[in-house]
Amino acid sequence: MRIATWNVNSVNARLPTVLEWLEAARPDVACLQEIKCVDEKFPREALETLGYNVEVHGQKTYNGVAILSKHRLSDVRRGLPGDDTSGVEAEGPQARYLEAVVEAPQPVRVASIYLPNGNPIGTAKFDYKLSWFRRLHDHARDLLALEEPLALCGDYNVIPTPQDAKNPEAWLGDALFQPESRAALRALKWLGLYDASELGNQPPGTFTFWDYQAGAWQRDHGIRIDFALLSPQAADRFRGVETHKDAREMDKPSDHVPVVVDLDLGD
DNA sequence: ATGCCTGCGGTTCGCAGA
Repeated sequence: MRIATWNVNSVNARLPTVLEWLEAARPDVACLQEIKCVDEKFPREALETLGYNVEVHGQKTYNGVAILSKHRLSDVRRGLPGDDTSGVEAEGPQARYLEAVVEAPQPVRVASIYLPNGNPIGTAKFDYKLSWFRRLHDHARDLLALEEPLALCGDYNVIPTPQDAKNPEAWLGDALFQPESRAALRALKWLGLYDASELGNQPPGTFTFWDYQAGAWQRDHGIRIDFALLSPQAADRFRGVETHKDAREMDKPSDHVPVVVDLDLGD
């Protein structure tokens, strides 16, 4: 079972790039973030042609997440508990969470997660990031109690450690590298989740994001903010992880690259 | 110090991203 997570930065602007990558990498499951469209504008047919079942939790202009799966998807959850009562967004809840069970011979529950960016610090946006993180934490605790294979995949918008940035000092004032953001990610992991990149002993400098600006890619000024966090039952079946840095060289690239996890689920 | 680049919506620019 090959599970990918990728912030595509608009699925419609990126469609040829996304299709090309999916055809080459052939993941069984792909968790997409920042699709930037409502459900009706998601390019469902093009992805179904590649053999994927499609679930979407979309939003106009911003955010939006999707799950593609070659196996049937069940038990779909759109949004986190509390999305409708957080009261921060005048235009309604932001579409940042989608969860489903992949009905493989040995099922695995997956989530596609797009955590709020939170910049600038000292504003309601940063408060929203932390409150969203608390709601994710509470929901992850409930999911872990199921004691089943689980992969919480996505763009967490947190730089976990200084080793996860080429120039950590450049991020000191940024929401992604605040002590509160890093503590929230640690607390989530301390519930009993395993970062696939750590299980695979990926070396420092295995970044997942490079800004479009200021030649960040050419100078390798990257950060690692996209993760697959595994429950013990999934970590037990961990077989490998790859960060597809080559995707940043494609035509019309996303500013993020895919992270791909292989689990031995007997398929 | 600021903007750099990209996508979106809508209109020729502002907002958001990270």
